[in-house]
Amino acid sequence: MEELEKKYNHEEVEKNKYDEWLKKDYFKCDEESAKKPFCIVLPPPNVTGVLHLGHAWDVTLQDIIIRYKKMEGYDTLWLPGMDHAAIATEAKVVQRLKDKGINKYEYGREKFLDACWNWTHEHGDIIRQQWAKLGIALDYSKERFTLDEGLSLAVKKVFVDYYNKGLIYRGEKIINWDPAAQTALSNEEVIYKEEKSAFYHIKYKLEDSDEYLDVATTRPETLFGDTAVAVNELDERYKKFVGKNVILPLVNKPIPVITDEHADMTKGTGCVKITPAHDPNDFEVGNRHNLERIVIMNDDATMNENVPEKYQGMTREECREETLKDLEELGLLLEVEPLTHEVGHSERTGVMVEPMIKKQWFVKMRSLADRVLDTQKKKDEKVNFVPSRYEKTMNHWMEITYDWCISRQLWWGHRIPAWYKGDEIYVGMDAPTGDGWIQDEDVLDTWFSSALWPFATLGWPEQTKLLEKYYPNQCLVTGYDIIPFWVNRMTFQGEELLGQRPFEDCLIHGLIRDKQGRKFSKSLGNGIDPFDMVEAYGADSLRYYLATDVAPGTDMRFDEEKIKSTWNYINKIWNASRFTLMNISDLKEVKLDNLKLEDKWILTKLEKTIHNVKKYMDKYQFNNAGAAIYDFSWNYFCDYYIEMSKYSSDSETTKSVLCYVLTGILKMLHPFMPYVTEEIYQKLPVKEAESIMITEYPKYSKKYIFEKEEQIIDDQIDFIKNFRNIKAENNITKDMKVLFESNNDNELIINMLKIKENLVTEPLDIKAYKVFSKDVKATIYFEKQETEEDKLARENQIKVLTESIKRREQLLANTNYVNKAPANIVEADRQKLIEEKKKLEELTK
RNA sequence: GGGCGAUUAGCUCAGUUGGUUAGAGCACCUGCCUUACAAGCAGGGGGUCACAGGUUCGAGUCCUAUAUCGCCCACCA
Repeated sequence: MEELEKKYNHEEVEKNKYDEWLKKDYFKCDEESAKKPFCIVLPPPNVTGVLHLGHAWDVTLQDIIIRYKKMEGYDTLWLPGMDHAAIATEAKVVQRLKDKGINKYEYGREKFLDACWNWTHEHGDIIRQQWAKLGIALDYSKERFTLDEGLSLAVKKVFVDYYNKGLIYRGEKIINWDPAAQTALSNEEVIYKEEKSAFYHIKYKLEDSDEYLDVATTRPETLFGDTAVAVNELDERYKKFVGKNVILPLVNKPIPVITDEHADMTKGTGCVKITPAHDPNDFEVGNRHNLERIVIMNDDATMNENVPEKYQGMTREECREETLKDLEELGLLLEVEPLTHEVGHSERTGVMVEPMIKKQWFVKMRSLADRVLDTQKKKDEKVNFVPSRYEKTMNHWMEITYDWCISRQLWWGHRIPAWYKGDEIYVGMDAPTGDGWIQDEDVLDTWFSSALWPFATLGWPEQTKLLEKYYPNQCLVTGYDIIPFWVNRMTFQGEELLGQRPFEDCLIHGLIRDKQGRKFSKSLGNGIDPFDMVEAYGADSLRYYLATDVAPGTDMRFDEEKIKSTWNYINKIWNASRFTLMNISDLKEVKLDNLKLEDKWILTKLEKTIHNVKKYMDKYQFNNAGAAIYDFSWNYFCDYYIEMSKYSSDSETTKSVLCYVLTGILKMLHPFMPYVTEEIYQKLPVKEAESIMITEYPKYSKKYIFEKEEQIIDDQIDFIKNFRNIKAENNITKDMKVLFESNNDNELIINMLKIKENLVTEPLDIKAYKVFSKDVKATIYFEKQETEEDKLARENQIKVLTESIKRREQLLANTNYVNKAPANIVEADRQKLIEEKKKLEELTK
């Protein structure tokens, strides 16, 4: 029998195991099997970079679920893949080319896409290696990419079908324009940041008059695009100006004063400049009043030919400064009111988003969103969020959602399947026949394809066996920050296209922050590479830490010390296993008969642990599950059962129990720490399968619940603790004498306390302390005078006890309490009272 | 402006449907090289559960209000 090394060596343990598992096909699903399916699709990481701590957390949770469900008898499928991440990857590749002195446009679309594919393959390989290091049970035979052939087909089909149903349309609207990436963005890709700015009051003079309107704006540079000034119909202040013209400053052109509901009398001065081409509200106003739309910026947010020559070519910031200076000089700047307000920035490039009118493709959201809201009302059809509060995040989004701008002025992505010839549009799976058709240059928002992930990866739109078996998926795991981008969209797409929720459960986790609670960021330089942690402490330590540190749905503050202490725990398990293996090497069969008291006790504790752990696992409460296993394995198995077993180590029963309990611990720990549990499992003399991965998860069985024996040993442990306490507190030395006053079998206690040599059978006439638990009672005799300190401690103890007894007596005298509280609670109080009185009696003797 | 979360030991966090003496890890103090483990063992100290009310026999837990921090959402020109 091979012995374990004295110390746990994570590097040695984790070597080669992943390849072995892969070779044995343990990660593969079996769509032919009659087992119930349990499918999770991996949130595809972007191929832009490598995996960070957040990914490690995300995949660890999923791996725990998958391994647990597999052991529970499900046919599991964990489908991996990656996301082409249109704008993010394109930005990286553009930068890479730029570093080589190559311009994207000069390079050309085809060669650029080749460069993107190269990037994808490079990073894809790195990511796969990282998955392997974490030990996650992905079914690589089902791996997909959001830009592979199948996904491309699915994307096109959705686009074409939606277009034909009127759910996708092309239109001119105000969109969020990213001047750095030079593409349209969706609302979700705009991050609002508070900025110090000002409210500029500008004088708009009335035509042929000395009177003027005070128009306040935060964006003076857009005045060149103004085509009206609006006031409220009910606003008495401006009634006389309505229908007249004001002179647009700097441009010196008349524009009309109109009335519109958008002008709010209570805000600002009540006059609002209308710039239909650069503001969503103004755009609507423009539509209502048929106003001209003047685009005043180029795609890079410099001023274009529609502004006075002087300002042409300036950036918007330069133009603002110049405009204000000129207004000031002309005496047209009335007031500068300081103001902080939220300004939209591009999620990807960080630059200020420019609202601009552009012709783009949109998904019509209302009916799609309503369908989700409807489904969420049905208990058996809804997506169950864990924790449930995150359902609100989705529902709220569904309530307020806008039409989704899906076209992106990029090259890397799904090219829009629309062709134009003059005013004609053709939308179809393939190019139209005939000459002169030109395909739309744009691609789709990357989230358009990932929204199809739960079913397109399973073969949809084909009605495949895979799709039939694994859709809806049983679970999805992701961070709360991804709900608007992804969870919401998968949900409405799944329900619209397949008529069912994409997944039954949606487990949401938080964000990882640094120890001070700050977000990890490049600029702070506080990033942690999870693979440094793997190297230092092993994947098992990192995984257990990530899975058990916080309750579901909450943020985590990264703490390396905790990974270290997990390593210590694994080392503890390692050594407990080492001890066990040393003692059971000749075990041929696990036979749980002729059980002694302590055997029954540990088996009972094990069963109760199994019961709790499964309850927590089923609720995705891995923090609680982990704590329950930890507590059992360390505080019961290691601290007591192993110690007790040393006094009957040649018994077949003891060996069997040791093996049985250790096996149970390993199995429960396996989803959390797959490597070390496999390593130890392989060395067990009796095992049910060639790998722990394919064993059956422990089942709770009443057969091994022995309440009476459990209580007896619990009480003996209670006695042992009291004894040790009194011994330590009073500095009692080894030459003490001990007299047991109860007639129970005290052998276990005597062994555990190592006091065989100290026993006496008659009382002695020297200093003594009483030690007792509920059923055990003994006296310790020792040569020592009670010091003043000891006396004070004893008096204090008496005081505390007396107070406690008094409180409890009052409580039990309260008929309200006795009548209303559950009987077992009241009974427990009565018992405690009896014990306390007994204790007090001993102390005061 | 709405919504959500957090506030528990020095630090990081647990705390099931309310149950009476609130837990863990790390840190701290005391004593141990007891042959599975000193990265360990045994013992110990440390919390008026942010604050103020309320419901209840009983509140860290439920309700109301307040404070501080954080997040999400929202077209305040």
